[in-house]
Amino acid sequence: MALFVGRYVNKIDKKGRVSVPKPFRSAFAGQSFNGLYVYPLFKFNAFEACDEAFMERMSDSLDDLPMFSDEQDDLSVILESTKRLAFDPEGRVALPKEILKIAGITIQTLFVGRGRRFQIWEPKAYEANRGQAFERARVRGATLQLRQPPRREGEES
Amino acid sequence: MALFVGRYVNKIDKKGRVSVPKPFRSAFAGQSFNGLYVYPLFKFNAFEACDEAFMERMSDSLDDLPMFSDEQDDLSVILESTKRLAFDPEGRVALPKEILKIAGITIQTLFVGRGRRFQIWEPKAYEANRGQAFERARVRGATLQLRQPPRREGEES
DNA sequence: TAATGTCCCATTGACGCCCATTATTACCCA
DNA sequence: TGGGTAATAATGGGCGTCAATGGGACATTA
Repeated sequence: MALFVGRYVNKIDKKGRVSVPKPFRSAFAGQSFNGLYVYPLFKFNAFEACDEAFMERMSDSLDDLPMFSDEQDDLSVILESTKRLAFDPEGRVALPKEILKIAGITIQTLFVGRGRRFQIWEPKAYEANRGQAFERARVRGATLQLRQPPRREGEES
Repeated sequence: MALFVGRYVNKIDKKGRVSVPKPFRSAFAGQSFNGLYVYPLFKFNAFEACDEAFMERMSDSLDDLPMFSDEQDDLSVILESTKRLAFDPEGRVALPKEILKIAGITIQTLFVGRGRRFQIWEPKAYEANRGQAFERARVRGATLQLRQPPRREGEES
């Protein structure tokens, strides 16, 4: 599976279309639906996009919670707010007006790789937030526990 | 398997018919019965719809409860209340008067994607009951524990 | 015969498809 | 190593198609 890394800025045209960066696009090949899934972020006026497999994983995780429970109902708002954006033959998607408005996107869109997902920002809004995150991580002395690497064939256990 | 995501508003015509959003409809292809299953929700004056596979899963889950128990009896009311709505050639369904009345639906119907199933609301009723779900989740800092990703063949990481 | 429910056809408006053009990057060769 | 050229990606806009909608024709049943 492809990883989303790096940042790309592309233009929005009058129809609200924007090219998804080529390196990101290839990760969506072979889906039953030729496009991406976009949902709002709780913490920022920005959006996150993922592929079908990830969205199904989120849906199944929600179904692990008891049906009809308040917890499931509240978290389901992500699915309710998710939009499916289809690629056109050139690899563009049309960002709905609602998304443009909430994110404050007018002429440019910033794509930010996040591994299995990527985010969609208005460039300046991202700049303002990125500095803060970096500073928080520095001050806190943030660390990350890595998973065990997967065992490969022919390798000693 | 198809996922139901996003919200769609469609009109009800004089005959009580409403178009099921195209992205939702396609999930019902290949069923033995060309239509959807609708059942009432306990907590809201709204309805939930699903496909045949999910209905079978619910039925099986009910059978996991102790036979003859009050719990099973109570929840089985869902199956008793479930209605099958057939698609017409244009992909519309006729919502029974009872459903229109309970949900308060008159001129518009809101379809709300929930992953493996979707809900049917009167738009304003949804706003009143669920509109603040996102804000609640944001304030609470809601998090979701994801399932372990499925291992795919030939995948390195 | 009225009431109900399918099916069929017409309309319209949004959006997906196609083609043209520009911009970027990659590649080649002097 | 620089410039030129070809390939790829991004952008812009016209137009046809399809989803949503409305209403009539016909069958079915009470």
